[in-house]
Amino acid sequence: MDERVPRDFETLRATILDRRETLPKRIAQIAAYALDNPDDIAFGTAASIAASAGVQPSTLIRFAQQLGFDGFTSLQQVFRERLRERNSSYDERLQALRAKADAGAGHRAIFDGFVAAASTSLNDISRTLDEAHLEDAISLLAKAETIYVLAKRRSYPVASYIAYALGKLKIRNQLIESAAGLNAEMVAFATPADAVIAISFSPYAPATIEEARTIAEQGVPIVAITDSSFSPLAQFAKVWFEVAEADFAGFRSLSATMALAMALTVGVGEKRRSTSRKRKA
Amino acid sequence: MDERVPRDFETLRATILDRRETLPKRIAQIAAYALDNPDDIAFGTAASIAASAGVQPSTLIRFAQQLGFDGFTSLQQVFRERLRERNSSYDERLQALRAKADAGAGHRAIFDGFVAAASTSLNDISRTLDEAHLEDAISLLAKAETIYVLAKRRSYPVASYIAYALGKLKIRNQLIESAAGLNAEMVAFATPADAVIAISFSPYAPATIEEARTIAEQGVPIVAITDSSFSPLAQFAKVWFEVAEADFAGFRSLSATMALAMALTVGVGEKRRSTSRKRKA
DNA sequence: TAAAAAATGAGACAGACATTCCATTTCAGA
DNA sequence: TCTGAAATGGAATGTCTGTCTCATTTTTTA
Repeated sequence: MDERVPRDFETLRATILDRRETLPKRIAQIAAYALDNPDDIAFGTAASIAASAGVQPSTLIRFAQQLGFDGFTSLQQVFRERLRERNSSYDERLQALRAKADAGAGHRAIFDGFVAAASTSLNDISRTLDEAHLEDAISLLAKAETIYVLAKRRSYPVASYIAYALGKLKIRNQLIESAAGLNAEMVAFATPADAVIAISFSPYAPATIEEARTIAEQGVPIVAITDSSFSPLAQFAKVWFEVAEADFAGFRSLSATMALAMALTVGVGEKRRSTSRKRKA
Repeated sequence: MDERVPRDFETLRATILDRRETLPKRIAQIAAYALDNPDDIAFGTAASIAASAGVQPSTLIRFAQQLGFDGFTSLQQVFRERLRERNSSYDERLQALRAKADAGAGHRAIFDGFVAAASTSLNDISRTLDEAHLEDAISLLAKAETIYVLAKRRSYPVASYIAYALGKLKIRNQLIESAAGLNAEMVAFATPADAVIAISFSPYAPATIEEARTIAEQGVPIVAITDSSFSPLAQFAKVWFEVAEADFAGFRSLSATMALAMALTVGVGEKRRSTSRKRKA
């Protein structure tokens, strides 16, 4: 029996793959089943798992013992821990990583922190997204002649991705950048037949707010992505989304905003296609 | 007893929060514990959970029954399902969502798809990231006088975020954009004392490759983020990262790339700070 | 091919499990 | 303060659990 008992799932997985060749037939059968259906191992009983895998419960225990565990139960712990860790309230993980990074725990910790922040944000938004708002926003944008995309500073990467994606979908759009210093003129072109996607988070870039105000006063409908109902953008917008991004090391994630932005973009593309099909029919 | 038994965790959670006020003391105690420690409910036994929550096992069962379940076991199923779903090989989930979206399942499905794609990518990268490469890349970039950031098209949003973050950290950087049409000149300024972060995924934007080649020939070290060892960027780079982003509806996620980019950026910031502290000492 | 060793199947068994039941306590309303 | 109902604690119960043992089969070795 091995002295080194695999404590975490990845090690266990590696060990199993390593020994795959040398394992007895029935044991190998369970090994394959375990790697294919780790969730079943985590939640099932020895009897139910054995039945699913087509072996006797005793074989399951022999499998566990062969790997160095003292029984099925301790093997199962590893599979359960895996689910716990992967899931484990990303918030907690994030906090732990923040503390770790503050203590100067190296660059891997920083990386893990950004991954955790992104995951937290994604979890959050998929829980809180208002489906009706999504529908409204997409309808509104799908009717627009030109979609203006408005965002600066931290939100600018999202805007540029939206513009890229709209372009690829052949949807007319205009990114309002500051480079040329012609924003006021560009904004003036927008009419109520157009629409705007505006993105801004606290501290709201003054230029974004100003341009959003102007454009709203021209009667152009705005879809806003922002971070709270107190956001100035929320006031100007026909539809607005609240997106709470987790931050790490002073930088907020963009993952949730990106996901929402892409859903809007592709949603508009779909809607236009189905509408034009109807018109032809 | 209620006819409408909450089948999924979110509904259950909402139901509990809704009734919180009207629940008897001990039952409320479990309710609070259940929402705070959902993992314990998923994995524990009625006895162990009851002990942790400071109540009798029988109370736990009454809690379950009050919610419309016929016993603790069926309540537990919901908590287990939650872990299963959240984790469940995001790949599978993604595939299911892709099929669903293809069948025209509405805009929520599209959104879920982008969230799943982002989560998959994040899971992937945190499993496969090479720590040594991360260290190498950060050392290399921390020594640079100016960090040039090079990316077009789909990767451009990442580049613009890197530029934003470097700016906030007061690290000299230059984003190589195409707007002004002066890329060749900008690239020519780079010297071996500088460094480049280049990002490109298949199909590689020809301009990125060309500029990367030129700049590499000038002896400027390149850190590349790309998608395979066959990438032309990998050849020019001193250090390169392989990032596999999942795609949805024809658009690849950027989450993993973003996380890596932020880790590089903040890592460089940290490294510089600790180095300058050493110099002073 | 024969003998030894390893692997397997199937049932037995003790312990832990969720659940139920009932006595006791707490609470609400008059 | 009294009374009935609701809530609670704690032990009893029957089922199901993981593990063990041992007879049988398969594989390996000489």
